[in-house]
Amino acid sequence: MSLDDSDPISSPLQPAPAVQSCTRNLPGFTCGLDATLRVIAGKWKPLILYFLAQDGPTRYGELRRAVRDVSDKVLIQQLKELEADGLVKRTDYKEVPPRVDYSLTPLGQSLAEALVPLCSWGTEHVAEVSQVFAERATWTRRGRQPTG
Amino acid sequence: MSLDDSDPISSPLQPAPAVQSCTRNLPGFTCGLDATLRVIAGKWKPLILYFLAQDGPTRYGELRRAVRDVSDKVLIQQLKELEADGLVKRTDYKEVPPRVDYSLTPLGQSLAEALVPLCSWGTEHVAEVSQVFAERATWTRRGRQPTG
DNA sequence: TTGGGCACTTACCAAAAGGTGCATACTTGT
DNA sequence: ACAAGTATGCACCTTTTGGTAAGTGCCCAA
Repeated sequence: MSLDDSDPISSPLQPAPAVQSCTRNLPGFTCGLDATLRVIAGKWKPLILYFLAQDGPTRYGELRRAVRDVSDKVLIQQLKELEADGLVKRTDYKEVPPRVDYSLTPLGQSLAEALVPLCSWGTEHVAEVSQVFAERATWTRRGRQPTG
Repeated sequence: MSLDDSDPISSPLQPAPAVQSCTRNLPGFTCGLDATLRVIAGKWKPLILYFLAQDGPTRYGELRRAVRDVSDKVLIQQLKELEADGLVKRTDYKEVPPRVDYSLTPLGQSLAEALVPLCSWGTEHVAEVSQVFAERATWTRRGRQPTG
């Protein structure tokens, strides 16, 4: 597949999509992005993948502390889903006290790599993002904004 | 407390993180990815951004049809949030019958570009993803799996 | 003996997110 | 006249998601 945006015949007047056109209508999904989203849906999954990608095999406790503000129940739950989806691998060392660690499968690894640009984007635009959230916090406290 | 799998000098046996280390502990976020996720949290937001990036300014109705299965209420809602967050621009042509279109701001455009790898990932791995979902559908119909 | 850490599990709950359906004001097509 | 399309708003409700708090079995340190 050639990656150049030169379109021989169509109108040169359009805003020139900087994003390559994605295969729409995959079997069951509206597009590739849709498919991906189904897998990483879950408040902490992208973070989990990303941390595992950076830190390599990580024990449960460490992960728990890395992903701040997550509860045991949810962390475990998301890890199980990620495992079921073939993105992470759980290793139980059958020791006592318990010792378990989580790592990425090749598939998980590839997904984590696809998350890199999102992470960079966030880092580059923390300013905008946190400002937006500061503003939201004002009216998102149990009340709609009184006047448009 | 020393975990012999994360020692600065010993153990050259690690999987060699293919993902660059991300700035952890940004002000308010655990990392850049965290920041990004706050902005695109919402079932349809990434899709919206992506479609706008590909199609350029898009009328409400078209968008509605592109993002299949979304309801008016939710679409509108997410568009408003994206607008409030400075990612999309709403243009009301003040015509009758109503004519409005949505487009990306530069910020939104940059985010959309960061979504490209996710879309590619999904496209490349539709097989795995849909298989996983097929399996999930089996036991995710109002009941836990009876026996391991 | 008490307390803590480990890696979970379970029951119970609150909140968020999303969906349905009806309404609007006006136009166009049949 | 009537249905349909346009871009929303609103009330209401269900589903999903996530959080809390407690408990488990085992070991080690104080």
